[in-house]
Amino acid sequence: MLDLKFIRDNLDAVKANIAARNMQADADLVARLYDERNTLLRELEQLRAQRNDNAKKMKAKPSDDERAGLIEEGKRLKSEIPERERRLEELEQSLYAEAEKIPNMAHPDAPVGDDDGANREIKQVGVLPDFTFPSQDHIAIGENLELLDFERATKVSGTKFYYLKNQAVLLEFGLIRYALDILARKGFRLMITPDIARESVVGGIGFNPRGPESNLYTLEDEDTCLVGTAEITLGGYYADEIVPVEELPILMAGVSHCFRREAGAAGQFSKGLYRVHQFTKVEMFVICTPEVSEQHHEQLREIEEEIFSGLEIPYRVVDTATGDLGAPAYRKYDLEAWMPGRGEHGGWGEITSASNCTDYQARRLGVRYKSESGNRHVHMLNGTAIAISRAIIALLENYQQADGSVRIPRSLVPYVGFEQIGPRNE
RNA sequence: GGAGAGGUGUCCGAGUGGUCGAAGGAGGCGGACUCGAAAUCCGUUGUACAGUUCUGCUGUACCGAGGGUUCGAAUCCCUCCCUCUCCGCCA
Repeated sequence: MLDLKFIRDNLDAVKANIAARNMQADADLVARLYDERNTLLRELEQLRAQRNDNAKKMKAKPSDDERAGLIEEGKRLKSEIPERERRLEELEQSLYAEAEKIPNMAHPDAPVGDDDGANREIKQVGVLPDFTFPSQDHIAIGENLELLDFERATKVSGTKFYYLKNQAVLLEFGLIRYALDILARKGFRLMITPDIARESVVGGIGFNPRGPESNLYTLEDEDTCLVGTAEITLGGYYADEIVPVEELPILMAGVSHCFRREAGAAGQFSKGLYRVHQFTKVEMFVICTPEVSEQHHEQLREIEEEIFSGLEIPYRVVDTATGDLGAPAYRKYDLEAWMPGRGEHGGWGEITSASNCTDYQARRLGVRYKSESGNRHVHMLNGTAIAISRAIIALLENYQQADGSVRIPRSLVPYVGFEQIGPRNE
C-alpha cells in the first residue's frame, strides 16, 4: 500500500502511474475518502476529549447538583460518540479497500508499456545451442529418460501436476543445494519456510488471497492459503516489528513449495513443466533501508545471473515494463532462459525475477526500523534464486545430446553425483 | 482431543472502577563521578493516527481480541483467540 498522505499530495503522479501500469484504481476517491475520514476523526477525537474532561471533573468531589449535571453532560456526549465511531469504521474500511488497489510507484527508468511486449532487453549472456540433430522439448526428453510423468500425475492429482523420477529427483535436490551454497556465501540466512500463510500476510505482500482472479489456493474454513512463493512467508517474518537498524540489511533465502492455481492458463507456453500447480523454489528476500534498496536490487540480479551463468544456461535480462510489474514492484528484472523446445525454433522463457518493492509491502505488514527522524518503513526486495521446475526445463533442453542423453553442467555434477543422464540402453 | 494455569510497556513484574500510559526492578540512552572502566548517583525511555505556531508541542487510541455495564474500565460482566504445563495420539 502507498502512504495515504503521499497519494493525497501527489494525486497527478499517482494517477499517471496507475494508467502506465494498466491497472484499475481510483486515486481521486482515495484522496476524498482520506479527507473525509480525517475530518470525522477530528470531530470524534474532540468529543472523546470532552468526555474525558467531563469524567475528570468528577474526581473533584462535586456537590450533588454539579454531580448530576456532569452525569447528564456525560450521557449526552456518550450518546454522540458511537454513531461517529461506526461511521469512521465504515469510512476507513472503504478507504483501505480502495487504497490497496493503488499500485506502487514505478522507477523512472522502468520502460513504460502495457505488457511484456514493452520489456526492455538489457543484455544477453551465453551462446545459444546449435543442435546438429533434431532437438526435443523437455517433455519428450523427460519421458524418454524416465524423469517426468505427467500422465500419471494427471490421473492422481489433475492437470499441471507431475512426478519427478529418478535423476530428476536428484536434480531437484542438487539444484537447491547448489543455490543455497551460493547464497550462504553471500551472507543469506538459509530458511525452510511454512507452505501455508495467513491471508493477512498474503495480502500485505500484495497478493489477492481470494476471488476469481486469485492465483492462490485458499484453505477451507480457515483464513489461510497455500503459499505461491516463499516471498510471502519471508516478507511476513518481521510483520508488525520494529527491526533494529544495526541488523539491516537482512538477507534471507527461503526454500518452499509453491502452489498456484493458474486458472485459465493454457496454450503451448504452459505445457509441460513451464506452468504447473506445484513446484519447489529457492527465494531470496532482502530487508533494508530505503537508501540502499536500489543497490540490493542490482545485487539480486547479479546473484541470479551468477547462478545461471554457473549452470551455463544462455539467458537474457529484461527490465520489466510498467504494465507487467504487478502492484507491489517499483522495478523488476526478469531473467529469461533460452528454452530450445519452446515454440517452433526455441524461445526465451522467464526463469527468475527480482523485484524492488520499496516500502509498499512493509507498510501493510508493519515492518519498520528506527531512524533519526522517527520510525520508517523498511524496503523489501525479492528475487528467485532458482525455480526448480523451470530450471529443469532449461537444463534438459539445452544439454540434450544426439544420442538422447542429457549432459549435466560441470558446476552441478558434485551436487547430483553424475555427469549425464541416459542414454537409455535398450 | 482431555484437564489445569496464564496473557500488562524492550524484558521481568505490581496494579483498591476515577490521582494509571500505567508502581517497582532490569535493560537501553544521556549526564555526573573516574586517568579509564566497574560500582554508585541523577535524568530520560513505547506504538499508531490526527492536528500543529514542526527536529518541538497538543489531542485521541492502545494493558491478548471483540462486545457490554458506567458520567468514567487495565480493573466488573460476556464471547473468542493465543501461550504454557500435564495426559492422549503421532512423523
